[in-house]
Amino acid sequence: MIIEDNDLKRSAAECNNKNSICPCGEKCPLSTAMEIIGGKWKLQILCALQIDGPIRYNDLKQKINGITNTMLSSSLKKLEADGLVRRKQYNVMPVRVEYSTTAAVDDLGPILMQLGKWASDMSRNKQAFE
Amino acid sequence: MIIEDNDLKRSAAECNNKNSICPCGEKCPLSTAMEIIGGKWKLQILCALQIDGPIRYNDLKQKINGITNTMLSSSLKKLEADGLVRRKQYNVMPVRVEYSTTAAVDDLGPILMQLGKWASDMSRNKQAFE
DNA sequence: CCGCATCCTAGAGGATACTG
DNA sequence: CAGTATCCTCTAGGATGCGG
Repeated sequence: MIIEDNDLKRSAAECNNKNSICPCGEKCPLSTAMEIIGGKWKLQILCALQIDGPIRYNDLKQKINGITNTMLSSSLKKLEADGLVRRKQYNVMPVRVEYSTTAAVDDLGPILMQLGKWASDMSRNKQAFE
Repeated sequence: MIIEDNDLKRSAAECNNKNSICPCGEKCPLSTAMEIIGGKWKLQILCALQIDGPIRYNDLKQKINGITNTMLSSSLKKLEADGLVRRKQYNVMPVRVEYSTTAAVDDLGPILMQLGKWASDMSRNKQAFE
């Protein structure tokens, strides 16, 4: 199988920084993306929010099997800081907080679908590639 | 911003397993994909192999700033087991081994490019989404 | 109800030395 | 040359309890 000059190849070739996920270096957008959606719970949280959001903190916690307060809370904070999650607080008693996704997640969805499709295609045709 | 019923939403809605990266569960292809390309060095190795492969072990190590034998060796093994990397050994003295990517990586490239573009678009328009 | 503070553990990843 | 073996560090993530 001949290696073609594809997008990944071009992208990497244009970069020359070091010490990051890809050869592009610290500011490589792919590296940034992996940091944003990486970790154990982030994608699961985003999926749940897309399906059921806007949703309250405790209801969200019920939807995500096995997550702890520590992780749900810190993950939501990071996702909010990165602009993927919106937090709305109603100052009533007791406090009511609702989480939802931003438009950025709508754009992310189709890309993740492709990534999933790639993985299932690959495991199906594994021997064909070798 | 109204949450549309997009691909991510549909995908997650069709699944109902637990204890995985996304609500789809253990066999969720997206979860599989993240395991395959996740970790500190895998994408960097794939990029380097796409650009310079087929390439010998020690030459590859030079291309990837800061990687140790332990990590390069174990990452290559996993990537090979997952069908993304091909290892060819020439039984001469001293041993010569060449690594290259498989066709699966050609398919992966454009998807990763989109992911990178998503990240850069997002950081540029962060405030517009909120 | 929402979530932070504290403490703890497992495993990802690193350093070094050594071989077929 | 192409790794493996061993030991070590560091932090992502988990458990528990408390406070606005």
